[in-house]
Amino acid sequence: MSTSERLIESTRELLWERGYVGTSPKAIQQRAGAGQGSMYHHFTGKPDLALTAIRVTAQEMRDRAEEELSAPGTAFERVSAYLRRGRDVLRGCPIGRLTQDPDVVADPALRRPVDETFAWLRDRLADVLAEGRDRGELDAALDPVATASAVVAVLQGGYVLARAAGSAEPFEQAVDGVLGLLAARVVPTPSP
Amino acid sequence: MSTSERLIESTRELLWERGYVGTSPKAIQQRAGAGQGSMYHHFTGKPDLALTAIRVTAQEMRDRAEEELSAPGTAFERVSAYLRRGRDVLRGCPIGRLTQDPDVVADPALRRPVDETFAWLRDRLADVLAEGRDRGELDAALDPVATASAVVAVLQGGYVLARAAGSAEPFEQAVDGVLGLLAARVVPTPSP
DNA sequence: GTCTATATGATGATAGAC
DNA sequence: GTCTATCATCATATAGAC
Repeated sequence: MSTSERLIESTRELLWERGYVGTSPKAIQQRAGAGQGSMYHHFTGKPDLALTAIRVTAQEMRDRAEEELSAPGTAFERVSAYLRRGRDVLRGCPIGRLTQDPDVVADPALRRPVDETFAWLRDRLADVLAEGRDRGELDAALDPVATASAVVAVLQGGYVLARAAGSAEPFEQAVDGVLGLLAARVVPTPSP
Repeated sequence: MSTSERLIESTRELLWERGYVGTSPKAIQQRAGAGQGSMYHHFTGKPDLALTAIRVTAQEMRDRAEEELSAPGTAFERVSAYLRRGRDVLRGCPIGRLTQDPDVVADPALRRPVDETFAWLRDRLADVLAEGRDRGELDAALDPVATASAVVAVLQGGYVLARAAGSAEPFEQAVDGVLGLLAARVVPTPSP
């Protein structure tokens, strides 16, 4: 891995662990095993490096979600697989946590990839739900867009509850809760 | 307001706006109109002041929630009133945002009031839902604990989505989504 | 490309006068 | 109780040698 790549990886880790405000150039350099000169040669400063790191993490998150959401199965099965995928819950969401960073939210360039990631995710989930509804798998009265937003919110809020509790349990309960509600909207298949 | 109270209020505001890591003693003092000596006379340091501030905010949040959840009405009406209460969505939740602060989560004393607040809220919502189920207002198969966790998670996640988007819209959609799912579990009242 | 100075201001606190 | 030094360290760079 090149010095530039190591700097990006270090920044990705630190942004996840400590956020933008809590991450110093010095800490990035130390974790990457690089000096000050290297960092300021490859990047104009902390915002530039952070933007690069955020973009990589955002792309990774989209790719991972697309895997589950484009898999075969009913809409309910795919949403369920996405929500129940193994996660290191107590670490939280590397993109969602950035929304609590005042300097990220205040800078349009830094906020943009965060915004786009969640917008894409809600749209993608809404598509899956709308498809399930149109196929007759889900209740015709289900609102795909609102439900998709609720599903993404449960994930992000689940992380918050888990970190507050110091345990993954509230996250799992919240996922159980929303899937339980959604399951009640699944149209029963006529027996063969 | 005494100097001590002004210091607490300033800390509450700054913790909400910038988090624990992003809040400096100097900023607290300036906003409170107090000198260094005053702050270190009344409090042992930043953690002590933050703990006091967090406790006040947590109590305020519980009192406010209790108002809506103990109001008259069906379980669905009370949960709905709680979720739809007017909120300054883009500011986020003053307690939930602390879960993204590494120094808060790492310090058991600071994390405790955050943990207790969410534990209380989930329990209280679960009580309301269980009561509604036992009264026959809600489907007997509804899981009160899991559903309560999902409701709180939608709120916390809604803030995340709203701050990412720079708009309250995703928050409102998420609330619509979970209430739409819950409404489908309301047992129809027999017409008189 | 990487390194070592060097610089300005902030951070989080202590000491002691008033 | 409040104020003004004073302090060591960190944050975020820039300059210039190698």
